[in-house]
Amino acid sequence: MYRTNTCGELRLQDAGKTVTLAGWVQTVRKFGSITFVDLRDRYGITQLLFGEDLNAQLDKTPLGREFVVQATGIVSERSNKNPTLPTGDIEITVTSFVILNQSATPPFTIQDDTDGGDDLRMKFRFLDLRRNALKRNLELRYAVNRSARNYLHENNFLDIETPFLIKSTPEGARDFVVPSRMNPGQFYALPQSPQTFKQLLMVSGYDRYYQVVKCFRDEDLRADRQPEFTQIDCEMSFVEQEDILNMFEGLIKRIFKDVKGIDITEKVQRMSWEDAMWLYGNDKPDIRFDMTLCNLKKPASVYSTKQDNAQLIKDTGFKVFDEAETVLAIAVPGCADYSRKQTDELTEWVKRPQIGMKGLAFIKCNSDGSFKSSMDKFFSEEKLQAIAGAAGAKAGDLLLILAGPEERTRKAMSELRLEMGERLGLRKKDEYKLLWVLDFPLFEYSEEDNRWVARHHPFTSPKPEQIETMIRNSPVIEDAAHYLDHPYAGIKANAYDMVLNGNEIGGGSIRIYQRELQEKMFAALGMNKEEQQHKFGFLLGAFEYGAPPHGGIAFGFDRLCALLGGSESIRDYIAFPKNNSGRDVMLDAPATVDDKQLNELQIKLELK
RNA sequence: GGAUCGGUAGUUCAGUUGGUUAGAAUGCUGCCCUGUCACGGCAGAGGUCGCGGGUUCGAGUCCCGUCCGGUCCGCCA
Repeated sequence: MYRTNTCGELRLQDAGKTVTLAGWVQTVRKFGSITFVDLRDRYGITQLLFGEDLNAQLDKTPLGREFVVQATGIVSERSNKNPTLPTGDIEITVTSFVILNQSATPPFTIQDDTDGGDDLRMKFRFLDLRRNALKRNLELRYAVNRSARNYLHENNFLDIETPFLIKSTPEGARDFVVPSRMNPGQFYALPQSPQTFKQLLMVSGYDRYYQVVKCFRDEDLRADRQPEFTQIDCEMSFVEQEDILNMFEGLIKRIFKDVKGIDITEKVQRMSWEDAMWLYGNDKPDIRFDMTLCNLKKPASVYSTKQDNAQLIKDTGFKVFDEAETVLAIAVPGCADYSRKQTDELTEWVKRPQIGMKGLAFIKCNSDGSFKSSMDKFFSEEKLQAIAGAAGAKAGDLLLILAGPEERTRKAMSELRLEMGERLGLRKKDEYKLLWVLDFPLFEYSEEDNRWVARHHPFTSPKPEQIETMIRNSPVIEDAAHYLDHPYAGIKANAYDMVLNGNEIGGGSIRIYQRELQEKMFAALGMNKEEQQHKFGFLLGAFEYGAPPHGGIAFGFDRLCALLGGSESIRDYIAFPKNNSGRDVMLDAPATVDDKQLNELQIKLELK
């Protein structure tokens, strides 16, 4: 037996017991004839005391950091207790010990605040994982996993595995491909999601399916994006959108309760995609704070329910506003006293290439009721007041205004809003605001490919009342510059995203389940009959044999864990992640393969 | 595909206008120390300044290229 106890469990009431512990040497503190050793395992740290007799042995075979040691001794009350350690009241008076394995000096310290840089820790990930921070992250990940499985199990969902070696369907993200030795010249693709399989399972009658499953996308990475990542993938039959929303806000609430101890009793707020874009400039708004956008240019007729501000900045002679496609404003609370230096700094911030604006206009709504702006030459105080009023600014607020091309300005304002929220401390770390975003557009026009593409994926059902519009109209646009005028631009999808504090944590849709509609959908995306048959014949065929109405959702498991753990980077929640070039720096993968392997695959490399 | 920041001791970093022998902290090694827990004290070892080229009397420092890493844009149905 290697050990009788772990390094985290012994307490004062265990005093007098003879125990054997095994673990890693955290630190050695030598005092002439006695030595203290902190022994660490997954469960904690226990201090070992080596007395005079054993010290001689230690002189012959010194202990280094990260040596693996087995020590037997008596649990004793410490004369100097350490209140910062759960085991700090006791120590083990060692009577015998064995060095089970030696360790080279680790390249960085295995401590909570390590001295190692990111790259080095990635190379020695197995050492980094010994640290508390990462251990806690992996424990949290498991807790989320367990909570989700329990909830889904209790709701009659079946966990069914789907294959990883499947067929490439170049719609959406780029596929990872795998050559087939037995079928020379042919390739499998790794799934971007088990989408079609879970739909086939619905056809098969498994009306509640889930899987905590790896998905693969060969796209460029970010701090919150990995080439292989995990989804909680779910699908249900005989459901409408409302059923899905209820079932899966239940799932998220359960996870919050189990993992964070947070009881979310109120219903998750809902918002249409149009509202999200109009009010926040973003389809995944952070609703922990308001500071909503005010459109000073676009006539409200485009978004019929919204306030019409189109007259506010008309004919002032201020070219920047007159010539801009869009002018957006936000009222930043309590910042009217910003100095020239501070407004200049904000201007520089929006001019950064990532934001890409030409400048920033502002109106200070002074607490004495006066107004001061960066374009006083063109705007009377009454005009400024009217604009401030429209944007909901109160005395003491700073109104920030961006003008420029529609999409860029909207994105920039959305970023600026988040930045100001961050600076004002409105994005509180311990506050969690969930949101359903509904009624996404079904299509998006790809100017690059010169055709309509599915915004969510090609299996998403249109809103029932708009199916006719889709079928009646041709996807062809004579003049691509006016694609927004095409009827397709207005078709809404039966799709929904769940948003947590400004992050998309899940998304799904009610699916198409009739062959005819699915064919129309593929046709709308520019696929002819042959292509449809070649790429998705199996699905179209299945729809002929009694496909039930169905829909589902998938949650980004890694991102959800990171958010619950309070981190920006999902890498901290994945045991062995890739870096932002898609490399595993520990394995040094990807790598070349032997000629023998290439020969078996009948592949000859000819790099461009 | 693009932008941007970084690469100097095992590690984290500093290094002035281009100027003598490139520093600090920590880690490591040795010696001393019976109550430490970031132990302490003394001594010591440790450097191809990512790589290649250029400018210069002289390059860690300036220029060009390249490799590696971070962040972001594009991309991610």
